[in-house]
Amino acid sequence: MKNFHHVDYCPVRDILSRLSSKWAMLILITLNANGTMRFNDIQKSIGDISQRMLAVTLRTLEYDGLVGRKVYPEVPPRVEYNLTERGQGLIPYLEGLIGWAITNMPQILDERAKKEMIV
Amino acid sequence: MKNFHHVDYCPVRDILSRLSSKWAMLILITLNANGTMRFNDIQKSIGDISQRMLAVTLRTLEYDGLVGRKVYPEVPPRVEYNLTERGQGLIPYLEGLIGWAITNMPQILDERAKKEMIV
DNA sequence: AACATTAGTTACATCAATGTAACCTACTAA
DNA sequence: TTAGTAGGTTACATTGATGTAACTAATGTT
Repeated sequence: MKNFHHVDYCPVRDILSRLSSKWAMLILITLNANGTMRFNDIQKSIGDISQRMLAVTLRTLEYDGLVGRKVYPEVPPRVEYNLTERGQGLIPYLEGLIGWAITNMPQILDERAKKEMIV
Repeated sequence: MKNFHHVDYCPVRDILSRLSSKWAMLILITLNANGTMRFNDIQKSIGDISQRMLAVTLRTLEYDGLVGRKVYPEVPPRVEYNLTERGQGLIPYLEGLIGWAITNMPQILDERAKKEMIV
């Protein structure tokens, strides 16, 4: 029986735990779609993310080098975010997942609805 | 500014919220690697998943038609799990993500380590 | 002097996900 | 009759993720 992980440390689990936060993928996709964006732009684009969670999530993405952050020393402050090369490299795989979701969700929802009726 | 989601309902968020549980992708990958497996096989293969979380996660995967469940009316019970066609369709995209993780994690870890030193 | 601006931070509350341990069934073997 | 088996479930505790609201800095505008 093949076993695809070390219980100790697994890079896949590691990266998935980052991406699987509620907002991470959404932010990456948004930045990819729009290019460079300011903090408030991202927040408006996503619509229902709190200031706090946007800040928190951007920090972890920046920490892992997926997102770049550029501060302009102005008042009021201006901060621009963009995908790094590494972040861009991740996009095709996220889009693969998204494409699959869009293709398959209608039927999944359909089936879910039928199951709810029984319950 | 492009906006890729409805705040109300978004199939991508929906499916991601399922996949981004701690164990879901791992179970899918494990089933893909091994074919049909029994409950205890999956648990042993993953190694550190609790009985409860394996049961819970398998239920949601089954609910969305990604995993099939076949019960043999024997004692002690025998239950076999396998990927459905839909589940198999998801695998290439998961593997894309995994491949990216394996490729990129070494450098990410390297950078993290350097940042820790400063903190 | 008071107000608006942008990009946050902080303390705190709450909700969701996960973990632990005990229990269950129905049958077989010792 | 007691123990073992496979595949769970249940109640409960704990951890982790997310949300809310108030606050901040430094400057320009009214």
